[in-house]
Amino acid sequence: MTTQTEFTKSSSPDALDVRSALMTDQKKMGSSQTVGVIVTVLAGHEIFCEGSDAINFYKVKSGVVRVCKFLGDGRRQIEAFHIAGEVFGLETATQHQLSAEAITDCTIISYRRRSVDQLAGQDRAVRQQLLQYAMRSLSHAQEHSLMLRRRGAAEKVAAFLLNWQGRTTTGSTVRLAMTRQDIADYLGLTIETVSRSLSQFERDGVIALPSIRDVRLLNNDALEDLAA
Amino acid sequence: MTTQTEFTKSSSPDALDVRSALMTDQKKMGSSQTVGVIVTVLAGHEIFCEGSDAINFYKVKSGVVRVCKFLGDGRRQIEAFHIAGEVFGLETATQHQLSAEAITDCTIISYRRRSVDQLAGQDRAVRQQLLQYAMRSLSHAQEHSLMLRRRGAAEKVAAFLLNWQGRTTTGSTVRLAMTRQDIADYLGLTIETVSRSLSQFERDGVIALPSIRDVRLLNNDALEDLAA
DNA sequence: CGCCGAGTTGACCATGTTCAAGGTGGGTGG
DNA sequence: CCACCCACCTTGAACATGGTCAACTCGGCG
Repeated sequence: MTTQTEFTKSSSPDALDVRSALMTDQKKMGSSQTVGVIVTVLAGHEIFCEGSDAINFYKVKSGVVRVCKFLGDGRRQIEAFHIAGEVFGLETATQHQLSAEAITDCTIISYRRRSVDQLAGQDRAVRQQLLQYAMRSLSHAQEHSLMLRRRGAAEKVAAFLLNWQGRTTTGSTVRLAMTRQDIADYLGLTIETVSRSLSQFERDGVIALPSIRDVRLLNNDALEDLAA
Repeated sequence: MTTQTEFTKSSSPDALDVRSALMTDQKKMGSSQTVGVIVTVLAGHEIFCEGSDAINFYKVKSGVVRVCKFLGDGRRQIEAFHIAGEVFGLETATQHQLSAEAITDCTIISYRRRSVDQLAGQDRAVRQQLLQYAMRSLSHAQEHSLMLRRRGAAEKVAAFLLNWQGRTTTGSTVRLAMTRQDIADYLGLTIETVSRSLSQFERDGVIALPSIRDVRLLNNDALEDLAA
């Protein structure tokens, strides 16, 4: 995990951008404390783990992150896959309830909670953005619950593909950053069932699988019907 | 749904208590706008419904509220049961994503979002409390996801009983405010499966069912083992 | 080439759902 | 006060779906 102070110009259209707020802060306060730093994490490496102190929260700049929980019996529950622009690790408790790992090589911005809280006291935009982040996570978690309650396995996989397509591309070919196991742990299925669903979709001509990590959605309407 | 301006003294140990903040606000601003009002809702009645404008959010003062979503095919997903002191209906979108209904007769405090947002601009405590509420909902939603992923039906029902016990009583007899159908919709099971699980627990001597809505937990350890 | 991790496929099995038939208890009206 | 009703709950039997276990394939890399 290599770190460097964040100083590049942001291309994010996001309202907050805590970094710019930071600059204001530094000017105003004359403080030299760093609010956000850019961090590079290689694929498969941990960003934070369950139980560790929740000193920071994070925003993905590039790459894909999975946030997950390890159950007692060795199973794993994936709470979310995060892509560029999304915030994760924001928690009320002093310790993280979940773990986060890089699925691909990632660059992420690491924000110091305490510093951001200070900023929030002065800057209305920072404040609103923070709440916005929390609400977005909440919204996602609720949608995830709905997903887990879906009846069929096919229904879940179809909904996942559509969701991922909507978030990562405007085209019809979706690049899956994650393994089948990751998808299974996210949907509450086994790897075999995910595999079978995808194979079935392919047989039905609803998708094509040009390579193991690429899915071409040939018939979104059919998928949407499945996802009900 | 009868309403009255909230003027009673709060017994809640909660940090915020938006009401008192309101008073400060009114003094400071000379505003006559009402931030929170007490509302009484009879059992079975709706508090807000999916798609309606999210003008207010709410805090339970007494009674039990269910927050749920109706799926296309007539099924229903219950996202949470809320008891005294808990906040619900706090959302980022302009419209509610979920519905809320009173399970028992309830008194709830209804807060006007816009007014609270204004307050948050001035009052640090209000601000922190708002974020706290959002985070608590987030935390609950994540736990609910975990619950839905549990393997067995017995596991889910046991976990539910223990959780409800922990929140509503210090004793061993739990009063269920909700129907079996509610429990089923919360756990992602059918009413029959919930019923069978309870019957099984009773046969195993883990619980007693003195009446249909009362459950006496005879062996918490056994339940905790089941809930794994 | 052979290994290894990831993915696929098949057969069997366990679990929860579905459908259908009672049971129970609290409230209402005769 | 009793009988009836209705919503809620329980129970049983057949069935469907996804989990489990095991064998096999595929593709990349030393």
